[in-house]
Amino acid sequence: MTTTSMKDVARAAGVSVGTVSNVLNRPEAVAEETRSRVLAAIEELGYVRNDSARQLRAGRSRTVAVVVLDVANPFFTDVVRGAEPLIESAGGVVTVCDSGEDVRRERRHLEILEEQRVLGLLITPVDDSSASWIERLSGHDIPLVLVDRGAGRHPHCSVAVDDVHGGRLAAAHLVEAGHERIAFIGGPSSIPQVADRLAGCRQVCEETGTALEVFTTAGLNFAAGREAVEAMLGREDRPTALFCANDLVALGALQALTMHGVKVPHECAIVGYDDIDFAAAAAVPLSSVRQPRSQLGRTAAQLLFDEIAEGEGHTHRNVVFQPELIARASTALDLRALM
Amino acid sequence: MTTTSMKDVARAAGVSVGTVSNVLNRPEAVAEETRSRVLAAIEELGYVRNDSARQLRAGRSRTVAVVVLDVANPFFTDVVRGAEPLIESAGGVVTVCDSGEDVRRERRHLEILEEQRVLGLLITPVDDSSASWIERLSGHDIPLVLVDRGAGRHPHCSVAVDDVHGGRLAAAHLVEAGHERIAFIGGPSSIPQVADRLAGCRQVCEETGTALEVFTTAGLNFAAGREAVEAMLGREDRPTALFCANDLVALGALQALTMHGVKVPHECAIVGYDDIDFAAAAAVPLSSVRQPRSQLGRTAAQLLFDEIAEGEGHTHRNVVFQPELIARASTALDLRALM
DNA sequence: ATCCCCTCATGAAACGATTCAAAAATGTGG
DNA sequence: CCACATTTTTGAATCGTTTCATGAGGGGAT
Repeated sequence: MTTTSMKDVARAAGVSVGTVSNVLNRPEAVAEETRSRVLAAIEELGYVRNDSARQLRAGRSRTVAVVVLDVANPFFTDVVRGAEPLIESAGGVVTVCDSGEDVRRERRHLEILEEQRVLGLLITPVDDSSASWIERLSGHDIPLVLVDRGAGRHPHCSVAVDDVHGGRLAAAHLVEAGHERIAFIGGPSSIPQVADRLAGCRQVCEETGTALEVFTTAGLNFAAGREAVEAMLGREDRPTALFCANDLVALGALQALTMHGVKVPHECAIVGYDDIDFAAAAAVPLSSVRQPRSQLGRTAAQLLFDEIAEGEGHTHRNVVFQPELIARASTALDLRALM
Repeated sequence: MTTTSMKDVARAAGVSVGTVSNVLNRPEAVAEETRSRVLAAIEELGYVRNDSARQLRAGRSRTVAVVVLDVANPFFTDVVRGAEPLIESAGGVVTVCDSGEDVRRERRHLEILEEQRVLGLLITPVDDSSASWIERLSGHDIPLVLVDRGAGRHPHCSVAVDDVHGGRLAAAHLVEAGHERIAFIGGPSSIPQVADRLAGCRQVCEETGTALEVFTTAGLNFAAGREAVEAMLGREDRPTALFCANDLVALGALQALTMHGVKVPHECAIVGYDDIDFAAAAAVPLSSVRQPRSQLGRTAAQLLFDEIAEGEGHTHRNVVFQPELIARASTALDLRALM
């Protein structure tokens, strides 16, 4: 019941192992008659190539790892989906590693990936403390592309989205609809994305003389949105529109507003960020800023293969994409029409 | 710039490769002084073990693969999260493969996993046509556990949830609240889970003399819920409660009801299935049937390791879990209180 | 001094594929 | 039938570990 190897196939087909290898890797170099005899033996014995041996000889695996902060986050699943086709059509194998925003988990994954001699990796580092490990991999000749984080801070290829512009889009959309008091909900501000989105929002508010109130939250989840809304509910000068740092926060806010009988968008408009599937499916479909997620993944994969192909003479590229605003029911009302 | 191997470390430390290997694998068998010299050399040279070579020698990799129908589905991410701790604490490495409900993708993954000589796998097969491949792996001595599908149809260990009971729970909850006309929304009925949930629901309706209307949909997504609701809206004898085959369908239904001004739960109650995070976060928090997802994963991993440990003399076990109903606002109203 | 036991270190033999120089088989033209 | 070109096949070396029988060195007991 031991696994069958090329040697067994060779014996069964009455040829040498070299020939069996050729049948598998360069069939055109083997005579028709021999080839079919070998293939028959493979079929007969149920032979399956041993990838470890292949890799050992090749010195590299054909795996491209994608290290994400949270596999359950639709943003990352879309990035992965965007990267897959290119990688697979190049004969690669994709493996997804979830760091769960935990540096230790991330490190464990990187250790293993290095031992596996992966072909390359696409990574969204947990934080700056990941830098030394990233440099280590890079120093061991493992090419990598940074996804949506750390661009500029490290000498690597990267893909990212212009979050300042995204913040501007959201704010401009609300100002356009006639809102004069806007609240920004999100945090912690140590996350670059959050800071950038707020920065863009602030720019527009200052340019247009719109009042901006900032609710800094501990995380980007439902509870954050709920709590922020509850904190502002009873007030006289309540903002008439919310810009939430991501869709989860926005959905939490929507829930709190709904449960307190505040009508969206009539009494309070909401704009989210990320445009996850649940945004369009919310009770009141959410307006949201959409990032070109799968394009992000596709481009990251492309950069990786470019780097692999170009080898030493490679110069790093940093690609920045522009997000787009998707307007839906949660901002459908034009306040100026009421005046 | 070539990678450094044990040979290099051995030379640098002035010992044989066998000793280096011992330092890494059985440090207690190496003299203190030698060990620290070797470790210093490893550090100095930045040596990283080559996993391919290790695996080749060992004959097996330490990877456990989890093959799921959809990585973006919270059900599966929780199953994976449940399985991980056990696998990792046993020194294993988890890799997640997404079949995307596509038999061809599933097959490609299985081929690769077999070439990689994985330690074992947890799999939710796409459909019955996967059976022959599963048998093939199994025949090649790769132990596997079926997750939430195919139990009984194949001679393997499995974990599953009692969906008939889940259907009963949902229906009983609605009947209990006084509803006399219930609609089931979900499909296609070829999916065993859908059929079972409906069966349980039907049982209760028949036992209690409750009217049941079935809307069979093409898939389990937002659109299915929306369309089903729109199809029943204008009618006189509209059902007063909906049991949706999963939460996505339920959220779609909630959206359609909200947009047509039908109040939930006052004019129409909803029960979903799966209790994904978004259920609790919906504008009207959704009642839902919760499956013990991470326990499912944990148990699956446990069964796998049992099978590996027991070897030949192993007898397969099929574990079935009971779901539980989580009552929230979407069914908060007791109709009998109004009479 | 001899013998035995113990602790450590060694080096060669796997593991299974790929590669490549060289040998063998085949075909072609004279 | 031979010399030569071309197509196929061969077999050994190699990748980096782990394993294990063997040996070297050091005490302690006799």
